[in-house]
Amino acid sequence: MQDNAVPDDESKSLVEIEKQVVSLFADGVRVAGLPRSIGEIYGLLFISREPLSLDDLVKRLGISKGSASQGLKFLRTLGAFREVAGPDARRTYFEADIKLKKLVGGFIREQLRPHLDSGKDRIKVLETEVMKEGDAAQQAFYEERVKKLERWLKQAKLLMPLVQRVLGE
Amino acid sequence: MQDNAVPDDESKSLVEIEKQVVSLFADGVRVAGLPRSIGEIYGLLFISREPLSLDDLVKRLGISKGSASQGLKFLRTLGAFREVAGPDARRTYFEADIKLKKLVGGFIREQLRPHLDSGKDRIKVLETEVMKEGDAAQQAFYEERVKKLERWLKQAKLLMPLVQRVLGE
DNA sequence: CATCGAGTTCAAAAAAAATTGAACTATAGG
DNA sequence: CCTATAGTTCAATTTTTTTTGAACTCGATG
Repeated sequence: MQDNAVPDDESKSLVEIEKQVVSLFADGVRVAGLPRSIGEIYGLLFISREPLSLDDLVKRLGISKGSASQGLKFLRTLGAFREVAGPDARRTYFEADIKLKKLVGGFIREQLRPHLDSGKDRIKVLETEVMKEGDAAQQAFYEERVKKLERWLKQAKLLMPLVQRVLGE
Repeated sequence: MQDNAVPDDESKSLVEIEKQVVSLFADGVRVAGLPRSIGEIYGLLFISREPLSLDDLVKRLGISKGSASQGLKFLRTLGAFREVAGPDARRTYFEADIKLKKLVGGFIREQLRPHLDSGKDRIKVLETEVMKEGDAAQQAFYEERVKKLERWLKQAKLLMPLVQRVLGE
């Protein structure tokens, strides 16, 4: 038997505060349209003093290895954690990066920008469609609306560096 | 027969530019975690010179009456359109409000604020959990993280009026 | 250089979200 | 009042998204 007075720390399930933080992040990321498991993973890293391995995440959150791996893959693109050394030299250990600016910056770069860029292209196509339908008045109306869309897009682009600046320490 | 040289305008399907705008908004709203149909409805209102009735939306977008009604219900909370008189006195006609500030303002008020408010409550609960787990060092760590969450929330709240101000005409 | 196991991938399954449509409510017109 | 129809509601269905888990890759280790 190996069950001593000191229980096996890493595999024990979440304590209350961990549960609540995990759940807070799980709900939080949904506002940004991200899956629950991604919030759970980041949440647990956020509230863990020691870095965690993929296997720790699987065991403690009760999610599959696949989910954990994919979640980390996504969080990696945001730059949401660092990879550090840990107890087991074979494993990679993850430690949350807790700079809001970095998280939001990653989200803007990886999720928002691509959408805005494709939006720009699609509005460009719209410009060529304006003149193909209706009479002059109708076309004038279409043109005005397409211009409005362009202005919206420009404002959205303007907003992003501003947001990042406000969140900067 | 009632099929004259002039086709029945209101029931005809979408012309190319309408299709593209509808699809652009359908994809666009997904970034905000909203269902496709809401983007389609707003998109069609946005690109329509004449106000449209619920029935127009159903016919021209090929969606169900239920979807159209629910979509309008949601868009109404944002203040995304006006209700105006139209050809048929029995029906309500809808006309897009195309002020970005108003749309974003509605979204912040109806979607973001409630989340932030509930987040605030949950963080308050966290504060009482901090002292219940682990040794002094662990508790100090938890406390630091909970404070970090509070700061994040404060920054998010600070950001919203700023965003609205930048989008104001 | 064969084995072990950490981590990835992706088709299938499960879960969640959106849409439908039929029953319902409300209101205007006869 | 009665009827017709615009619009709402919500349980059932469909669609989409997320999660799982087993097969796989890759690199370290004996």
